[in-house]
Amino acid sequence: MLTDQRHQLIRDRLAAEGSVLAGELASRFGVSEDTVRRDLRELAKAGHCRRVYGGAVAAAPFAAAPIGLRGGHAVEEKARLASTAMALLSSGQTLFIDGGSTNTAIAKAIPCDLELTIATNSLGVASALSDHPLVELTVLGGRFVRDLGTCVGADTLAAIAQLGADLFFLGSCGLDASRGVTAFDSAEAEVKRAMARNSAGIVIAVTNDKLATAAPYRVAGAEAIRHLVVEKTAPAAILADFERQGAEIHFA
Amino acid sequence: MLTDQRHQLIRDRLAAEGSVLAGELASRFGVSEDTVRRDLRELAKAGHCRRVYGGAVAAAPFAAAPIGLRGGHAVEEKARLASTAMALLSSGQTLFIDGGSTNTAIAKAIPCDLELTIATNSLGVASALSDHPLVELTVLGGRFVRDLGTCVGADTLAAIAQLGADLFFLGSCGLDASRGVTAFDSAEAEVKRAMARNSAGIVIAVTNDKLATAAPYRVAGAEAIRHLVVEKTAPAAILADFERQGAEIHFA
DNA sequence: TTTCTCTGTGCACGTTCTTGCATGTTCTGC
DNA sequence: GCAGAACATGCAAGAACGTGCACAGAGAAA
Repeated sequence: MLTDQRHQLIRDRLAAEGSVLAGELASRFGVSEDTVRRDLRELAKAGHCRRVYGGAVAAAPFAAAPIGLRGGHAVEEKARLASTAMALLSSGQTLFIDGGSTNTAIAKAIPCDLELTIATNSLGVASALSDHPLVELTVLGGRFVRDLGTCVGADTLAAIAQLGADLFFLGSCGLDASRGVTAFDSAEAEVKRAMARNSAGIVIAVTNDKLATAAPYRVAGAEAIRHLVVEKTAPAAILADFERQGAEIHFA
Repeated sequence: MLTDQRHQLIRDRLAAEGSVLAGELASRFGVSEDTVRRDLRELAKAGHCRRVYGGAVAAAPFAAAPIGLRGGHAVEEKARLASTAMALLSSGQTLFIDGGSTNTAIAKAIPCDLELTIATNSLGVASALSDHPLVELTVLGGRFVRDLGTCVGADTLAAIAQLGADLFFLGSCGLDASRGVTAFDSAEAEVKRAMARNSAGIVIAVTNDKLATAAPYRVAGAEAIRHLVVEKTAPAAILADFERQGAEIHFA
């Protein structure tokens, strides 16, 4: 990757989100943090950003976070989950990624040197991937649901039906060993079911607050989960239930 | 292979991807890296690209816009155009909005109290509208084109075919009274044509630099334009041609 | 045809740039 | 104040670079 490209991508991200983290950029670009720090120093010198401890913030005219990315809750935990989930990826894979702030964090963490084919119905995920040169991105359109930041409906289902994926990153609303994966919205659950049907494996990354909770609409049974990415502090008893049903546990 | 051919191929590549790597070009052309470096040096001298360590990036106007959601160029002018275009909107309308930074500016300018139904294949437009409570938003999915920030392809066309709109905000690449509206990309032009077909009226908002220019792919004739939103400083002679063909001119 | 010139190309050389690591310093949260 | 993270700096390895030079092929002149 060209130094210049890196600089441009950093500026894009600054414009889009107002701030960047050195460590996150390093893993995304596949370079050392030193290199990123050097980049940030130069950009700051050129007036494109202001250097702060841990990263940099946009210089002056930063409008507002454009998308429903303001999943301000538990940002660091989600970034850690995302970084752990990267171990499941390798070049050549095809992925479904649906909505949710954890999945957006995962999309942001995907390194630039992975060649992937990704289909998503989430605007946040699509935006996060829109600058990945090696990712072939398919947007699964449909009726946009504001609260979820995703597309649902017949069009979305039809588009999913034409695709198949190796892994499905399922943004879970509720996760319970007996009730399985559940969602708050009927149409959303239907989309998730369609993605699950057309995927070889399901990956779920959740923060502790989602564990042992359930929402009204059932998406899949716990036995359908292939990989479960959780925080280090997740209760062992709960995890054991999932493990018994075949899930592989990954600690962030 | 002729030197001239190589130069042309490099320029094509720069236009398509925004940047090139010396090593990659060398192996592609079957020449030494020295030769490629010489080529790049010459192209840079002629102003066709900017030389950077490891390769080259497209010259000024393009380098500022390879990534979809970037709108750095002529921001204020576009905001003025957008604000003027608002006069064309009223509650209850259905709109198509396609890609381009001017259209993103228009989407951002849409007031929150308008009740609209909007379909777009642009990620930037969708993001701008994602927090509008009264806008019913349909995302027209498909293959995401990084340089345009929009979705194109069969899925996009199929989704458009199911919809109809009162107005189509057409992001124009080139606009000429005799050659009509033109686009740089074949698939993009096809999507624009489909939207135009299913709309009662076409709205085009352009900065002066787009006037009297043309791109390879034809989208629609000038007579198809219902509303043309231009800067106050737009050349009167050019506007007269459009007016003769039925366009209503709006000055920002 | 032969010879000459000119241009484009590849190679060799020394130089410059980028990058990651090691070092010591500064900052932040507890 | 302390531990750990983030930082700046210096350094070394490797990649990319520019330059000079030799060689090959095309075209012009003899």
